[in-house]
Amino acid sequence: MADRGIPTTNAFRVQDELREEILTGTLPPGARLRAEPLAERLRTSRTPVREALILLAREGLVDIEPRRGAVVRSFDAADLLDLYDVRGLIEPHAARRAATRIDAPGLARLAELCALAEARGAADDAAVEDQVGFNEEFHRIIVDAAGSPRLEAAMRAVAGIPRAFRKAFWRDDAQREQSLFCHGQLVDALEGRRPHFAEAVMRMHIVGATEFLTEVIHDDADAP
Amino acid sequence: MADRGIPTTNAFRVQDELREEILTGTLPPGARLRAEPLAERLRTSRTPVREALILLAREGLVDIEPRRGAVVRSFDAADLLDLYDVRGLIEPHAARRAATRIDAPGLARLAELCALAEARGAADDAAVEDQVGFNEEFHRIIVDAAGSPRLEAAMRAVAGIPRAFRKAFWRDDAQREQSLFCHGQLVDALEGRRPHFAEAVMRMHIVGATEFLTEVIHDDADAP
DNA sequence: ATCACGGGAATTGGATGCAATCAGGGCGCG
DNA sequence: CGCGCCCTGATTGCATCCAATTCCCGTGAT
Repeated sequence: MADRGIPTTNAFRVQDELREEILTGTLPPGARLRAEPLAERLRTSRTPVREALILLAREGLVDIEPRRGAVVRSFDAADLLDLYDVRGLIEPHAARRAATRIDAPGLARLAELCALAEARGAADDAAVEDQVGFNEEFHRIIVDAAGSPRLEAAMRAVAGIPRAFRKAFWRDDAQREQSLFCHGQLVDALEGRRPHFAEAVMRMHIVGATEFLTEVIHDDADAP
Repeated sequence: MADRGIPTTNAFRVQDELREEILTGTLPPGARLRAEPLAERLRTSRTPVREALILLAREGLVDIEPRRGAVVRSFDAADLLDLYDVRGLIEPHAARRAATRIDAPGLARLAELCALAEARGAADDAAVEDQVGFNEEFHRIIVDAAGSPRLEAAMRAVAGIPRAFRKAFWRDDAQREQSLFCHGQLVDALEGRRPHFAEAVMRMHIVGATEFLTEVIHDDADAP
């Protein structure tokens, strides 16, 4: 019988909801996260909220100081570069592994995401947000397809940063073109079981993004 | 003023104690982790124990099935190879970064650990356990010295596996010699600020260990 | 005016109570 | 004799309660 829903615990649901609110910016950096109001808003008690906050602290999305409460972590240019440095390490490796392991549904979804991204464009803000979402799923599929639980765990321990930081990519025409092209090449590489090429494409993709980021950061000092 | 003690919460203390017991094998794979007995043994209540268990699940050391309890995770050869695959990715990168960032106390401690390891040998079981401990600290110092919070996080998300699996290294003379030599070369590389060489040594070190592991696994099917 | 200090409110970490769920065993039925 | 179902005990997950700490603000001294 198909498992309807996910019979998981309340703490994990809260964790997911709070993570989403932090990544979208609904809960901005610096926002205090007091247990009682959150519990009330999310229809539960302080205990699961507390567990969720501890997990999010582990993910690097919130700072907890014992006895003093939790706040949404603040991110700066250094964080962004640090994140991309680690992504530039992990994801090419993941792409290489994925090339010999990814299954048909995964490939199909990647191709679909490419098509969606091509079609969606970046006309308005909503379109840009969709692009960020497509991109996230694309990269996550590849890391998952690498078939290494620990690589997944490493990526999860590192992946989160408010999405606002990423929008710049999709607003820049050259960068968007590069991304779409790389994604297409990646699908080809994975489909053709070419691990070396997949790795190389992914490396180009992320190094390119990193350098673009560096430029942007230097230009407008810090306005995500 | 020097912060005496660690003003941390109880849940983290429990987490550390349980992690240690799992890594040393005091809590063997498959052992059920019921909240109440643990709470009593660790002089606290079920709440912090529960939080600790959730965190350890995130580290991959325990399995939690909602409503059914927690057990110490079982590890197999595939886990070990997966772990070393990711270490082989992360640690050379960390070594390269550390070469331009590590400070004098860090270097001094690394040299000290080398000396201790040389002196300690591997005569009896206690000596082997000490070697495993020295080795753990050596590698952790380098990852920390890389100065990348996310690289540290990635490593922490991945690092745990019962120490029994690692003892084989230090019982094998050739392998122990290789390890000691590489560690010495690493100290030289870091001290001389030679990032490329540090990376190369670390890569050799871990690939060597991985291949040794593969051999051992094939030999005696699965007896850590 | 600034700063140190004290007291009360707010808030967290931890302990405990309670309902829901799961395991296990005895009973009835085929 | 084997199989499945219900009932009971155990255990979790969540809600609530309590103590300890921290925050905040007003007061007074310098």
